[in-house]
Amino acid sequence: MWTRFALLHNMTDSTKPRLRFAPSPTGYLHVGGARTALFNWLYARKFGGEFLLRIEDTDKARSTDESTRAIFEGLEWLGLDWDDDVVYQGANLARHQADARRLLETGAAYRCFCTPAELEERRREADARKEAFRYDRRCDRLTPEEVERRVAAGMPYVVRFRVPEGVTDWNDLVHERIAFPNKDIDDFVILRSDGTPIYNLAVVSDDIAMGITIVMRGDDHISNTPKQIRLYRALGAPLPTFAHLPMIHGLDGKKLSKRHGATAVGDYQHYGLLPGAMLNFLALLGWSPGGDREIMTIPEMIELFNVDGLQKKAAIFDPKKLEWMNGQHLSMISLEELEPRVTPKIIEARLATEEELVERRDWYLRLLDLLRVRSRTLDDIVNQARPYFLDDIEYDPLAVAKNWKDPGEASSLLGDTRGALAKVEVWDAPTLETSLRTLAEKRGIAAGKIFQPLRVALTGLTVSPGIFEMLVQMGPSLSLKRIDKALQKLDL
RNA sequence: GGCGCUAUCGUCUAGGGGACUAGGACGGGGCCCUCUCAAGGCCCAAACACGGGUUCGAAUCCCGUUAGCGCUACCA
Repeated sequence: MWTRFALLHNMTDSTKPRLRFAPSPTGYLHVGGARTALFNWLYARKFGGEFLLRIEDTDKARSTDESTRAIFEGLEWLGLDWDDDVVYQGANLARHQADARRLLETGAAYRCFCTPAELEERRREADARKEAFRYDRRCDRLTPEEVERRVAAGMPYVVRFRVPEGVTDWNDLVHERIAFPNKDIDDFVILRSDGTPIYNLAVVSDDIAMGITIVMRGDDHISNTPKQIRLYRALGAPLPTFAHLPMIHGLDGKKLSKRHGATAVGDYQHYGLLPGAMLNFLALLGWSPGGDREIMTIPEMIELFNVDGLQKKAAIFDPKKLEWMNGQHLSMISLEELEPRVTPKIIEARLATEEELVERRDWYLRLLDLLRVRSRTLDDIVNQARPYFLDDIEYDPLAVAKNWKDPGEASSLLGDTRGALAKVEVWDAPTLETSLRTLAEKRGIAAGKIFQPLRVALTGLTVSPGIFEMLVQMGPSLSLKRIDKALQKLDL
């Protein structure tokens, strides 16, 4: 693994930015992670860099294959493609240990024999005195002989990093200078007593090995950064540029979690969102292209992306705006793009088979075009599509109560409507409109008094596309059949 | 508690010392269009957290306060 990365790094143009998304596979891919991945990806695509994916599976107890799959699927659905093979952190154990050993040998780290119980006890005491707990470095004061004796005796130990005096600071891409006095950084553990690495060591070791030049991640990692910088220094590696992105919160201002509803990217996929809309929305959470620009395609986002537009403040995830944005994208993309997104859902809902849709492709695309204007999700389209495919429709009681209030009158009206429609020679919107408006005039009623009962007959609903375009879409045969059915129901 | 980060309409944001009567968008309200619903168009309500500086002038720069958030593990 090490040689592979070394090789890769040597072959890579050193001016080429290398970024990575490094989720731990302990759940699903959530929107915060997706947003982090997106910004890393945008940066790489904008500036001709590489976007790598690393699965941080060192916590064997919590990591699952299922979760790893969910991350892949989420990124794939969003179209966030990564370069090179996926790196599994767990596969790099030997290098992590070697790095820890190096740190021990160069004196940057030391063995600590304090047990978790002892540490816990001292932590409690510090707490009782209302003091901040700091490891007191007692094991760092052990003589080499004593350390050797304990190791020989088989006493378990962790490896701690000795944080030097001074200040650790860096120039963050979004926050500019951030500084931590080293006295506030605890001598942190880098290797557990079982010899496995702690997060900060594993991350730095891997980022060095992968040649990462820009570390862009959530700002919950700000306080890890000084520790990681110390590690880079002690390991003699060049520092990457750090960029800490603001968090995403729920509507109540608290960290986004399951009780805020859907937080998994997969949820939105199943709700019938367009990945382009999801990305567009996520991009605007913590970044702005400047000015009033909001709706963007993916190529436009790449074009417009820059570090200056990065926001420092946490953003609140507003599902309403996401829905609106999806509606915008639904109407914006071409029918050819839209069709493959809807079709699986149409088939899944058993409205039609794939063959039927292929056979009537032109008709089908026209239908999608008719329905998408009043849809915010793909599921909206599917739901509205029912009356155009299914033989039987359900009559919404509210629609019946409102528009077929007097069954006798409704029946007479629909009968006349049927008669007028049956006589129409050219089944197109203008002809149909003339016909029905003439009928309304003859009966001395407002045209709407005909349209609404007819709408219920055709769809069972109060809501639909315009009555003429709908008649055209359904065609004469299905339209008349629907009216006959309605007549039967009314005459009962 | 300690350390760190942040602070413009309810929400996402524009804003880089005078162009600010603080702009856009979502959401809310109203009107128009209209066969219903959307879409679209027009209009309205709605914010610079607070207090000090710096400056002729501050949403913008500095300091403090407050609030929110994050971290403070042999988790990641």
